[in-house]
Amino acid sequence: MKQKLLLLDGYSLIYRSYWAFINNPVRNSAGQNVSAVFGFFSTLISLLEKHKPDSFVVLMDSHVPTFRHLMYSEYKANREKAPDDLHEQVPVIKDFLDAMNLSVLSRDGYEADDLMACAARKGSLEGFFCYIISADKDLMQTVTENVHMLRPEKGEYIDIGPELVFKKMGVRPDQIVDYLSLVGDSSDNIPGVRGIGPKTAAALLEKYSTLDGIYNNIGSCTKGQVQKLSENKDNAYLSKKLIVLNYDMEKEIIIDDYNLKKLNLSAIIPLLQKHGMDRLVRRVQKISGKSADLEKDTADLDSAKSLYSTVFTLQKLDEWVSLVKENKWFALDIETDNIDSMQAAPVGFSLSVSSGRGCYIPLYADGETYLDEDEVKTRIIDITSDSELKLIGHNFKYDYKVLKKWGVQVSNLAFDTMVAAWILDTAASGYGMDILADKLLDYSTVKYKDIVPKGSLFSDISLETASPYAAEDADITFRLYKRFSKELKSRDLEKIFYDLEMPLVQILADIEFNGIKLNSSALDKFGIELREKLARLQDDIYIECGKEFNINSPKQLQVILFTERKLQPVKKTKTGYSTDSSVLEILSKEDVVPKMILRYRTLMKLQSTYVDALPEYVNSETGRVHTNLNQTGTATGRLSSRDPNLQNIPIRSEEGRRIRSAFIAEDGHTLLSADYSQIELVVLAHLSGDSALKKAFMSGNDVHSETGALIFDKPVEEITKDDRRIAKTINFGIMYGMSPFRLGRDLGIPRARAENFIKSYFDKYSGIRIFMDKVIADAEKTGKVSTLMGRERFIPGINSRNKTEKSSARRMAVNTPIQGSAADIVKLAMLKLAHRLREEDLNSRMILQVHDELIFEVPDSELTIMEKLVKEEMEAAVTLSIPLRTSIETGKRWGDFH
DNA sequence: ACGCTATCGTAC
DNA sequence: GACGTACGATAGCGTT
Repeated sequence: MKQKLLLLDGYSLIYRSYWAFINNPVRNSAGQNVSAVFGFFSTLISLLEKHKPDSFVVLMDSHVPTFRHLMYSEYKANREKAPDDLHEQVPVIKDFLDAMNLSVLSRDGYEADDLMACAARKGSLEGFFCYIISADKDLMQTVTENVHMLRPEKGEYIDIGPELVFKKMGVRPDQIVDYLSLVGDSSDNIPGVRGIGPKTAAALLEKYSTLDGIYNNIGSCTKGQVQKLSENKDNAYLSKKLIVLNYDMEKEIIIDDYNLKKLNLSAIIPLLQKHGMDRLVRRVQKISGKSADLEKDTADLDSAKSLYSTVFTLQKLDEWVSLVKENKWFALDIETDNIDSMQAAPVGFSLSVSSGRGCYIPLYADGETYLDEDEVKTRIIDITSDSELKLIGHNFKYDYKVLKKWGVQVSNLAFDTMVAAWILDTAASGYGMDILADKLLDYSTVKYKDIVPKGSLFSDISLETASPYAAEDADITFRLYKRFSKELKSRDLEKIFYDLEMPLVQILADIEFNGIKLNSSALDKFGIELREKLARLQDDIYIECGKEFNINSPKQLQVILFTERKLQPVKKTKTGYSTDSSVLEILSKEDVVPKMILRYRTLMKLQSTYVDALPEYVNSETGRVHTNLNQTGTATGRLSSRDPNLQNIPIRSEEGRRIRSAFIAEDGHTLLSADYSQIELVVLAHLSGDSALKKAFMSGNDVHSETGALIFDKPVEEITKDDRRIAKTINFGIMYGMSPFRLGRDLGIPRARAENFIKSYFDKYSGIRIFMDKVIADAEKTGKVSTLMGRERFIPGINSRNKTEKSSARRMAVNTPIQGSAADIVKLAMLKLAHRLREEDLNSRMILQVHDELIFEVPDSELTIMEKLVKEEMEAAVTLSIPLRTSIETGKRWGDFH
């Protein structure tokens, strides 16, 4: 094992630390900003802890100009002067480093980068493994097998070796100088070749290997490149001189000086205390104590808390299987090699049958094979298909799909701790195991990203690391189950959980697994049309406006519309004047540009959100799109759909519908769509018991027309299209708690008139007002609202003194029972239908749910029976005080419906 | 370069 | 301030 040498770019870390806390600076008791001090030593301590280096040195830039400044007066001329309160912290940091006896090196006329390059080269020659800790990508030129960079990227340090340099930059470390000579470096004000970006530079260097190589073969470059390269040849070679690091100091550096044996870390404790950094004091105390004692302590602590083991033999595995069978209830978790369950394969399993205990059963780790896949599979089948046993999982829908793909059909899922956490608080901010363990068990878990480096697989990491992590997951799952099962019982949420949501997990997993066939070529064709139309439209807009700008930028559009074209703003957003479609509609009366923008936005939306994105989701094995139906994604009980979202595929416009038409049935199959008619209004009628609304439904006429007849006080036969449109808007608006202001604006009528409509509505449907008042009163008393099947949602702001917050809470309170009960009903229907399909041994598959619509892929031979069966089950899912109607449609393409 | 927020637009 | 529930694209800014 090589000795480790860490080389830290001092100012780089000081600057980063200072700016990291700029909005909320760390201050000492005297009120001085000490962010840089805090950040610097916090990072330093982490580096010592994590990497346990043998040697360490901090390199600092000198204050006198370097040869680079002499060569090029503009060098770093773009840098702003550091603020005073940053400057003042530098001597403090130097004092600290001095006190702890950590080496600091700087040399007049050289930058820290040069010194690090020297020390790294010398260190590696002397047999050290070196880490250069800096954010500066110039330093990638120093990377070799034995010299890596540790570079801060999004809050963590990434270990950059030669392979990662190539992955990130597209060139080898020895080509970095030439690469940056072409691309330039804005942070150092290095010009490069204007017009040559990262892609071109990497491509050219791939072809010609060096900068000289490129200029020697300039004849084979494209015309544009030749021009850019020849015009900027001087700049390129000047850049090269500036970027290449200087090794003059190499012989003066003595690596022995940086040995950490002399380190006296605890010497900074009084200094940290002086600045009130108690957290750092504790961390220093922890690691500067005798390290042997420390290891023993943590080992004791771990074993007191939990007992985790690794299963290396089939005999041990069978012992665990027996334990599972004795206990009945067991937690199972799978580690895989991919975050996408439709592309993942298991690399190991973890089990727990009691709090604080767990095991990890590795198939693959350290890049090696442990237990035999098929032997393990037999045991996994054994415990996941035995209905006597009760499987507990966390987000098990994922594991279920992985297992199904692997050839294991799970049939005894009994408890999902993620779903339970959601049922207990549908409005919480997250249901990940880490968050739950921290919040409810006061336990800090090992984090995946801390043990699996970016770009690696779980099967790559060592078993010593993998095993405790994985076993912990099963353990925590089991502990959460213990806690949640009690709470579900005491809160009377068992029915909705065990009878509705838990059986649904498997159904959703199957829907996702089934996927939908996508006609990608139809989308591609549409994409070409869109691209052409957009290009023409863009040109027209530029001509009309007399200049080019980014049409996609609301900020730039505001300038065009309200400053240059002097149009009257309609409404404000937090940051300026709104340009949303309702505004553009109004402005269209005055000017042609808003109209063009509206059209542009429509086409752009179709292109970017759907046409371009959807084909990327086609699974290469199945050739179908497999969405994720998130069971814990809404506060009301609805599902949500992600990656891709198939619940917002366009339908309202003819062009949009072409997207929907790209979703098609497999050969020999037909799509069947079943849609609850007006389910939310039906639910409202049922929950409120309002006799007029019930009557409107019973009449057999369209419910919006009936509503129109009531509020406009005329026979339903005389209701015009416009009357119906208004009534429909009010019907929906009421359910969402719409204000007269908004209703008036949407309908294009005065606010007072809109207010009259609403008043008239509540006069005629008085039961609805009573119902809503009761829901709000209930919410104020209990802090929550509930649905038909007893699902609950907390409404935090309902007793707020803040008027806006309270109004918003009231709208949620009123809407949730309506939206949530509808969700309950659809979910129940899904359960019944899945059951029927299995029972009747049909080959029709449920492939999507869109809130009030279920979509099936039906073998043509089953079409007739399915039309009848689906309608029957859906309409009979619940019995309400008014009948639930369903409309069924069939076709080869999803876009053919409605 | 990445992540967060704001704005906008699609669905029910 | 002013319509509930979602997801996602793009821009722009702040942080690393």
